Amino acid sequence: MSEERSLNFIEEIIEDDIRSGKNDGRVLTRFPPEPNGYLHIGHAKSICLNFGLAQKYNGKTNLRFDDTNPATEDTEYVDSIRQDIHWLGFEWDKELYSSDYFDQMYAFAQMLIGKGLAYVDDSTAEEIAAAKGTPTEPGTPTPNRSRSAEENLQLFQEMKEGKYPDGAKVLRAKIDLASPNMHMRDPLMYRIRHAHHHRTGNDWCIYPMYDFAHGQSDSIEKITHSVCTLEFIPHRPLYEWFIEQLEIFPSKQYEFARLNLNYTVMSKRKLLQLVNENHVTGWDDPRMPTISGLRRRGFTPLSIRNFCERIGVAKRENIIEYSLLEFCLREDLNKSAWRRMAVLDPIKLIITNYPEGKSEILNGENNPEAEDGDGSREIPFSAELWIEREDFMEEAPKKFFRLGPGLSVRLKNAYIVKCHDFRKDENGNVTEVHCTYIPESKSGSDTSGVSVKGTIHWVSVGHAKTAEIRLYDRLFQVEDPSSEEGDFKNYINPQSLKIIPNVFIEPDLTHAIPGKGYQFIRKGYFTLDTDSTPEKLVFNRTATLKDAWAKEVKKN
RNA sequence: UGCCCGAUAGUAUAAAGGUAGUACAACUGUUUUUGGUGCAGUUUGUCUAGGUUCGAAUCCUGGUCGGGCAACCA
Repeated sequence: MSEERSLNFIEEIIEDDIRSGKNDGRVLTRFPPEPNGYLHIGHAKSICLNFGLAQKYNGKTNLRFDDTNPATEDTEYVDSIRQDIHWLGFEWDKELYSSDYFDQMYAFAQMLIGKGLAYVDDSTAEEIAAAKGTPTEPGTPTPNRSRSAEENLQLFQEMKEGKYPDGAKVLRAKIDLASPNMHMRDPLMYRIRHAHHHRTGNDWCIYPMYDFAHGQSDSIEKITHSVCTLEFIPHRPLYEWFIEQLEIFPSKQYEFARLNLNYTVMSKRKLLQLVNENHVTGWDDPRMPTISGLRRRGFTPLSIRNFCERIGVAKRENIIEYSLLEFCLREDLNKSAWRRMAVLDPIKLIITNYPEGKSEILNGENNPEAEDGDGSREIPFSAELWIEREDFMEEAPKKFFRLGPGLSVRLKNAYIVKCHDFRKDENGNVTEVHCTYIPESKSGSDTSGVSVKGTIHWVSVGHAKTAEIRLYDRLFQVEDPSSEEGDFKNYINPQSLKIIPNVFIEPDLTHAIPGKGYQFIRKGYFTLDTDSTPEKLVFNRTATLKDAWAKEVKKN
């Protein structure tokens, strides 16, 4: 099952902790999204890490919504986050909210005020920023820094009671205005926000800041390993300071490098812009790196989990190549996707020695990679077929193993045909390819003794159904849009979506199952789009197949 | 220009002082009723300068490069 792999640095820490008996060997992690956007593939890395760690070490993982900023948060996001985690294949132990702890956090704050370790500051945001100094110069105290504990307690209570407007006062920790770590220069703990909160409604008008909410929530839940991304490294001393002063359960914070994928962006702010400015159709647009977008595109949970496993966990910045994600996708889909036939750019193939008006039902296994073929479906065959325009060449080069005058191919799951003629329209475009077939060459009972190099896909003209097909390309034209000059949106790929309105598909595809992956033979992996209806089928191309011939053509 | 984090093939990630390995990508060949898949193979790497050591990717020192930190965001 689990292949041999060396431990990542967090696993090493956990194994050390278990060996030394820390927390009685207990492992409790948490996944702490802020419900202000949809989850993306970068979150998937964190989800796989946090849930994976717990699974591996016989622990549990809480889902905790970090909802301390009512201005940006919404239940719409809560619902999508829940759905995405489940879809990825993980079960959380408890579903919790930082807002569940507002009473407790308030009491913690009072405790620090009582110890002389926090004070209410009336200064404006600008004054506080100015008084913080710079990385090279120490900060200076604001006028309120020396208020008595009693006065601070009183003022803090009045803040809570709503006596002051937004921004009038804040509560700050009293630590060290000269600290080389800017986060230790009397960081803000609470701010006033007369805003409606998605869970606590109008109960509160003061809200804790991240630094005074996250670590406290971890501690309340007795999280043993609080895993977050690199940008929180400078927050760690503060995380530890609050826990120490409060004398509460010592959760420990560990940081890893977030995932970056090339040819896309990964910040929620940027993704939100793409949605709001209609560069994509929504958070679940199949071109988006969101979990919901990847799901709609046809990615499988297993492929994403495998991807997250392969990219590893370390502390150095990284940009992963999209080709690795695609490899993991194909690896899974090759084993699970049912094979079907569809002709995207059709020309007609006429079998001149096949009885006119006759048709027969052929059999095609669902998946040759599976032991038993994973079942099979019926495919109607007749004298008139649609084939792919690119599978015929009037003057074929030597290594072109498809149709051309005098050339033979196998029709997948059917007969071997040989081309003897073709027709063109007035513009010189090929319209018909005329062939003869070998009756003894039928798939599964071939006694012809003829062997051909190429096999092509087809759909019977009289039996074909149609569907809209959406082909996707990378959303951005450059590897790292965020590091380019100017607005990242200048680098959007204008050809990221191509729609083919009427593609001929084999009849069985009218029974396509939502959420299932299909391989259109030689054309790629496809899945039903959520826009699809029984009247109008719509398929998304999840990924192309690897194409050695395209490379060959490119070389010459 | 204070503090913090990091640096191993094109991209990621291992090697805990003792043969620099794995995956993806690229390239060869082979198999194949998908120019897919599978299989076999090839190419490519320790940022730099010193030091410690029989021996350094690993330890030490200096430098270089990349990233982060001065939101009433998380």
